[in-house]
Order: sequence, then structure tokens, then C-alpha cells
Amino acid sequence: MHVTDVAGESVQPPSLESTGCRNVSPVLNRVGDKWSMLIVMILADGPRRFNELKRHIDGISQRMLTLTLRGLERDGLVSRTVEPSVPPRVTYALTDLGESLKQPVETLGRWAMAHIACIRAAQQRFDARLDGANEP
Amino acid sequence: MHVTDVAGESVQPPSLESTGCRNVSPVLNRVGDKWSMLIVMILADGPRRFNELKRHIDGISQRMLTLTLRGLERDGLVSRTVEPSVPPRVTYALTDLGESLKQPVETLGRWAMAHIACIRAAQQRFDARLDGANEP
DNA sequence: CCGGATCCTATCTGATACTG
DNA sequence: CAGTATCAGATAGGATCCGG
Repeated sequence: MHVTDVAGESVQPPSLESTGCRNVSPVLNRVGDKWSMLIVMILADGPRRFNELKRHIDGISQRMLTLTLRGLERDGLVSRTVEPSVPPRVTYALTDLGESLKQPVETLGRWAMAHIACIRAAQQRFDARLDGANEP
Repeated sequence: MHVTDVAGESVQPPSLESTGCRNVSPVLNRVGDKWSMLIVMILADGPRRFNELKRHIDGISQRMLTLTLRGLERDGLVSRTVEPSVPPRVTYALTDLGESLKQPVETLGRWAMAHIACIRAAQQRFDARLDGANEP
């Protein structure tokens, strides 16, 4: 994919430090919310319909699924296709941009799953230290 | 670094699909919040003191910096070192676990910076379509 | 310098009910 | 089936004052 931006400025990643941090924030606010990443992960496996997604995520409310999908659509990460039939059939899929996000998301997802145990352990150590301090 | 979990279970990433999604969520809620990832990115460059971080992030309130650092510390991603001097000198650094997060975070960070323009463009197209529909 | 405590607001989320 | 609308509770976030 040939990524140039709208105004014609070349899009070259500067050092992650200094310059970039303020650009990363807004993206994180989308991708980093409660559901977006999960949806991207599921859609990475192929297009899904609304209720397929709902069933697959389990815990998400209809409202939040709609809202999150709208957000992802707005950001150009997900496409929404309506087949004008009865009953209506709406299919969601990753766009090219969304596909390009698969790799980073997978990287983070694998890290998360590989280290979730370490994290929980650290949390328990931390909480135990606090309890010990409060009730000696 | 040799990452095995506490209980001695081997930590092998299952397929990102099915099994993993519910494990990823909690991790995302930490790493995916408004500031954690930014802090990890900065700390990736080396240890920093409290106000160094505050100055570097610019936009974060004292409160949120404290809270976020506590959270990261609780998760075992960041270490907090107090030098008992006057004035006090508190240094934050990535732990080994935190270091292991550097790579995934950088991957996502680079993606974010490389595609921020595409995203903003998509948002404007989306919003424009809505305006056109509401005010013909 | 570091950060705890408090107050107050904006936003997010879920439950529920209703529509094409 | 795939939404929209509305309401109420939870949570995040900022501003400010205070203390070690």
C-alpha cells in the first residue's frame, strides 16, 4: 500500500520520542478503548455480520457494538455493507487501512496473552504489600 | 529474560481468536488508556523523574500522571525508586516486564504515526457525508 | 519536588424499550 | 436483523489546595 497523506506531505515516521507522542494519543483513544481492538481482532479473521460480532464478543451491549463500529468506520478502519434484503443483512469488514492494523494489534495481543499471568501476579504482590501496610 | 508465570503453567499464546480475546481486554484497559502507552514510550528511552515525565508529556495533569504511574507500577511494568534526599527524588523506570512491552508498543506507535493522516482524512470524509445528508 | 485529598464535570457504558 | 433513543449509574479526567 502506498501511504501518502491528503495534503501531499510525505508521511515518514519520525523518532518515536519527541515529535510523535502527540500524534499517537488520538489513535490510541480509538484503538485503545474497551472494544475496538477486540473487534479488529475478530474482523481480522474475516467479515462478520452485526449479530455474529455480538455473539462472538459476549459482554458487549448492542449499543456499544454499534457505537464502536461507527467509530471504526469513521476512522476508515472498517467498512459497512448493507444488502437491501429482508431481513436486512449488514456486513462489517476490515478496510485496507484496517488490515494494516492487524499486524500491530496481533503483536500487542500476543504480548498481552503471554504476560497476563505476570501482570496478575505483580498486581497481587502490589495489593498484598498495601494490605500488609494497612493491617499489620 | 526468561518469562514463566507464577503458577508454573507454561505461557503459550493460543490462537488470537477464540480463547484469547477475553484475556486481552484487561491488559488493554491498562495499556490502552489515555496515558499509559505514552509513558511507556518515554520510559523506553531511559529512566525519568516525575516532573521530567510531566514536562515531557505536556497535557497530562499531575493527578493523572500519579495515577497512571501507580497503575503501571501495580502491573509490574514500571519501577518506582525513591532517593531519600531533600528535596525528594523519585525515579521511574521500565521493569523487565515493561521492557518486554517496548516492542509491541513501538510497533503500534509506528503504525499510528504512519497512518494518522489516513485516519484524519477518513474522518473528514465520513463527517462530510453526514453534513451533506443533514444539510442538502 | 513529589504526590495525596477533595470537588466537580465530561464522557462512557449498560439496561431497556422502540422502529424499519 | 440491525439498528435508534433515552435514561441512569459508573468512571475518567482536570483543577485546586494542602503536606512531607
